[in-house]
Amino acid sequence: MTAAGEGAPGRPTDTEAAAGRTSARPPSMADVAQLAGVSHQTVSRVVNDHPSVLPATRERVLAAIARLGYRRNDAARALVTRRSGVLGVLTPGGTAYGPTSTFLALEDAAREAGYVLVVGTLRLPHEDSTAAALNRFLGLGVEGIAVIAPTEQVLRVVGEIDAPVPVVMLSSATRLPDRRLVGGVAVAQREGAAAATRHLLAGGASEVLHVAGPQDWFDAQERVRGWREACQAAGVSVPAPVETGWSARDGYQVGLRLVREGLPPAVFAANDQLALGLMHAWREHGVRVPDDVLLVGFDDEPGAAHYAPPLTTVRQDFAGLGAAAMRYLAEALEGRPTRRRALAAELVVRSSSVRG
Amino acid sequence: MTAAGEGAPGRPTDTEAAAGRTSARPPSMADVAQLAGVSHQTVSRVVNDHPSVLPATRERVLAAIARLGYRRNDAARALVTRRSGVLGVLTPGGTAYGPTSTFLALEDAAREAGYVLVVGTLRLPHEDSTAAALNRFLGLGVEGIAVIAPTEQVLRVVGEIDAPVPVVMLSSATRLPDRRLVGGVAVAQREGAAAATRHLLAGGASEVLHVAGPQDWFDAQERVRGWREACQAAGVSVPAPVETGWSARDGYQVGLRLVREGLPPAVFAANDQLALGLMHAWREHGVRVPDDVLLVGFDDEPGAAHYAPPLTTVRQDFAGLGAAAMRYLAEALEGRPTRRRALAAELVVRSSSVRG
DNA sequence: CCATATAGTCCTCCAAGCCCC
DNA sequence: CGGGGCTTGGAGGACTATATG
Repeated sequence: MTAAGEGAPGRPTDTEAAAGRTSARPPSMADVAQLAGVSHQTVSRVVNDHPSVLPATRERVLAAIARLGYRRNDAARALVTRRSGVLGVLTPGGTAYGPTSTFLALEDAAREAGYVLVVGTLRLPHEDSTAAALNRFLGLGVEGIAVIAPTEQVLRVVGEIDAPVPVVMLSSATRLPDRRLVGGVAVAQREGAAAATRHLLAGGASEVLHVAGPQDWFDAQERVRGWREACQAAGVSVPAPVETGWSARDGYQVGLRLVREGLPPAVFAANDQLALGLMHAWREHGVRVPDDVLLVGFDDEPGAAHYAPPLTTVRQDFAGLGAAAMRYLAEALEGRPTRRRALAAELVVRSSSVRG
Repeated sequence: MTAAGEGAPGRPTDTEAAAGRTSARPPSMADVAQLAGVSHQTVSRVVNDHPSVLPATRERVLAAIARLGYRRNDAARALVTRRSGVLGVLTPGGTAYGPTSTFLALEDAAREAGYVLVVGTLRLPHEDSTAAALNRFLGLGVEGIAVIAPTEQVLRVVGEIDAPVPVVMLSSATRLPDRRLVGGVAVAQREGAAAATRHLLAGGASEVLHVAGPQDWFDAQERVRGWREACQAAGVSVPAPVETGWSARDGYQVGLRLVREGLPPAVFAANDQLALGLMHAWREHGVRVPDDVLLVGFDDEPGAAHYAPPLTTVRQDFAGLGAAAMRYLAEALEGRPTRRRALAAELVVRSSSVRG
């Protein structure tokens, strides 16, 4: 059993032989037109599903297309229509669950809408890589750009480049640069963080410590805000948040420090990886979750339900986020008025925050 | 502090005003030429860094370019050069660590080489989405295609489409379709799996059970092979592998079953998520790792060092994989002979497989 | 109603032109 | 006067849009 080569009996070979493909130049519309005995314009009509083509003619053209293995040259098409059918996506260059699933959702929605995505990842230092990626996108003729979950720096660069196409930010940036075409789509980070905090307080915690993500990330900022507001609303004291990175290793180190310096009754971690690291450090020192500390994370990444113990967390609607971003871009491309959108975040309660 | 709008004092506005940009049509080479008082050909030379342009002329042209905010139209360029500078990537549509980091590495290497990546994700049923993505890529004029970690189905479709550009498979497909331009780059899955198995046997296990991934995935197949070969080489019995999905949930269910039906002395899980699920199920039933069962995973995903207990696993060189794939494509594009490449997999020993 | 011809999109390649010594 | 360095003009390239038969 050879994996391929027999599935479609003889077809590829037929095609090649019949067309006498020289492998030098791919067939053009003119080639198809000649073979079908029509003008290239008619071929164009058939390819683009225009109405006014006789069924018989259409058939002949389609046959010729199949025979030659013709494929429309999108570069030439883009040249004249000024529509490339390509959207650019700027995404942070990491394997984090959030950006990854947002990207996937975006790709899904884009394909649905007939677009293809080109990707640029953001590397440090953000400034250079962002500008470079943006320029490549623009040269390629992207019709719009989506920027996933960025930081202050990225936002600034996007503002400076002054892209002649719509740009949508998928993040909780609260202060968008005042440019016509830059808008935002976000998950309600603040509400999610507040819900997590309230849940911990309702569970009997007299105080909630926040282990925060890097504060140049908008999402991290918003989670701090939501947590603080919930604490204040409940009238409990607001301990200084512990700022760190996004990784489990960062969480582990903070966990060790808390063991040394004293454990709070409850911790709200800025993401699930941080929570994972915290639990690891605590486990090593006999601190039990939820018995000794209540814990909530953020993201609901795939493994979260299987951590030790299963982690209470905030689920974000990444698919909805991607779809909303595409809608935003679609509106902007059609010249309709755009508006910011926010998506719900949902608290998922598991064992890490519930005693008993 | 408004995040942007002040960083580059006045520049964007100057540009727009001076150029009197109508916002109707982006400036073309001809516009630049006229403003600089040279022919469009000279502008082209400047843009492409050709040698024979007087420094003075070059300056004038550059000034005109800056003034107009000119950007080369890659569609027109692609039309004549037959080089789009775009590569297509087909990737499974999930958030799994492996494909994600491979993709990132690919993007990195591609950018380094001056290429941009367009993405298509594979959805079920693979056949349709693969063919659709491939056709979009080809229409766009991609110069090469990389396919990440696919299944039998994907491989078959790629073979049928008969892409007129080089295709590289990033996976352990052992039986590649016999077409000139399809080659492979792979991590040594089999060796990694064998190393994991030997490690478990050396740790005192009389037998190693394999919890396998979906067998239409090449990587899953290879891990089974490596495990089986190591068992046979050691002269221990080879229990039937337990085939399941890739997720922690799948692992959890298998874990429960093993508790009911009897635990083996050691388990080699096809990836870290499966191992996570196994540990969860076992923990619920008082089964201790590594005291009661030894466990090894595969991937070394970010959280693995912080699981309970920290997970012994096989680290794959995803970055190397991406770079190797790009080298492969580069060779094929330049007409040099290509050759398959394999990258090392490294066993990372942590607590889950070491007693005491 | 259907099909054709012609113009136009923006760029790169090729051949030829200019100038200066 | 002929040859190098610099520059120019014109011919595609594959397609769509706008008249025109």
